[in-house]
Amino acid sequence: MSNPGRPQPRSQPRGQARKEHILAVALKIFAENGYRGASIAEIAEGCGLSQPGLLHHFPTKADLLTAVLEYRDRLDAEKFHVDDPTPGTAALRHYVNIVEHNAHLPGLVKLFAIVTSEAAVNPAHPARDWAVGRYEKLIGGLAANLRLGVEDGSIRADVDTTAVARLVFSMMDGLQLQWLLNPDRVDMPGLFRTFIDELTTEITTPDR
Amino acid sequence: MSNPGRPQPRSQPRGQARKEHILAVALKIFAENGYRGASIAEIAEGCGLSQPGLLHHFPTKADLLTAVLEYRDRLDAEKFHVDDPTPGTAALRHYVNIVEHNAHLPGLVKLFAIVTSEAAVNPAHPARDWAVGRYEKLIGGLAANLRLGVEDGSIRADVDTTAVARLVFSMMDGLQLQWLLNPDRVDMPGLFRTFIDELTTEITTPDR
DNA sequence: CCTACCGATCGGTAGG
DNA sequence: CCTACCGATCGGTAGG
Repeated sequence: MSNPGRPQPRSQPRGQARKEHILAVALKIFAENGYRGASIAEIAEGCGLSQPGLLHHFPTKADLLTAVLEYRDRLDAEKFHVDDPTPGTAALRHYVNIVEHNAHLPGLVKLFAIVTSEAAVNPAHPARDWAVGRYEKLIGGLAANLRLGVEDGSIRADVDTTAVARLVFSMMDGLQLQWLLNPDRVDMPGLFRTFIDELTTEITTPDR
Repeated sequence: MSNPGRPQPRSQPRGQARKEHILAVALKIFAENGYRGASIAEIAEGCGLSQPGLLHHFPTKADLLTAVLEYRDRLDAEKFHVDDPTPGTAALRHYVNIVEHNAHLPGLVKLFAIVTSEAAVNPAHPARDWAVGRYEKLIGGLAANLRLGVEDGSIRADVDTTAVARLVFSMMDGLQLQWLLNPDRVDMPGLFRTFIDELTTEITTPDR
């Protein structure tokens, strides 16, 4: 972004690319095994590194998981502009697009599913704060967009925007589990779209 | 039930009570740590047994998890009569009651949440078949009850009963995660009831 | 002094 | 149901 022509070709290039490779490998192994089930030895092997070589970049296993989650959150925020205001029911349609996109990324869906569940059942989980904060951001952001719709009159004034936002992300998370267990028979994006369409009808101000 | 006065006071009493105690202790530890994160040594200690003593009753860790899940399924089936036909939208209200009941049993909610997620992300998980079969039974059962409602005219004929059933259990599972992460601020039964009420209105045959 | 690692091993615990 | 163990593997760190 703020990088002109081709200046310092090695400010952080080597180490940064190596770190991103580690994060990609770690994502996959954490995604299929969870935090405790994943071993840093297996992640290191997948990177062509020794275990201490891996721990040079991320001092502990918990640090590595946290880095993977923050990295993915940052990529998604850039890709989906989640912080941009999207007033009214357009915000709901935005999440239909995200679910359709996720249907091509089972690894990412698995990571968020397993880590969220682990954090939910274990208060001492290293990603507990991440999981709690993620729902706060997602729900707060969608609720704020829905409130913009209430203010411009497109959404009924009696709608509990936080409750609606909670239902939206509950449906998203629940459908992911059924889809991961049975990808051939569960049309995750189609079911989510059906839900969002009905929800949109329900909360939209009647035309007369 | 079929036991008169006080006959055979030791047909299965000692071993059965011991086994049920083990299952209760194992449920709690599997629920908070998942399958791999739970250790049979910790479960044995919680039972006042040695590790080999525990393995006398359940030969492997996978056998113990399976026994816990089957035990809970059996108790719930007896309590909630899940196999009884409940035509139409009464079947939906039935699940509102179950969610209200579950709100007092966080340990049970945790067990199902973590095991389902683990099975969803890992095809080799010992509870994979349990998780797939559980959704098949839940969705098949609810869809069958909704079809009875279509047949008696109380539910609109164009409703995709399997899709509706999938949405219901997705919402149930997703709300559980948010509730476990934030029990004070997430009114799981209230949000689920809201969803079911709107869904009921949506699929019910119009009065005219 | 920095980075990016290595081979070997630490104390404990896994399922059986 | 016990004590006594096994092959292997866990996350993390030593010196170089």
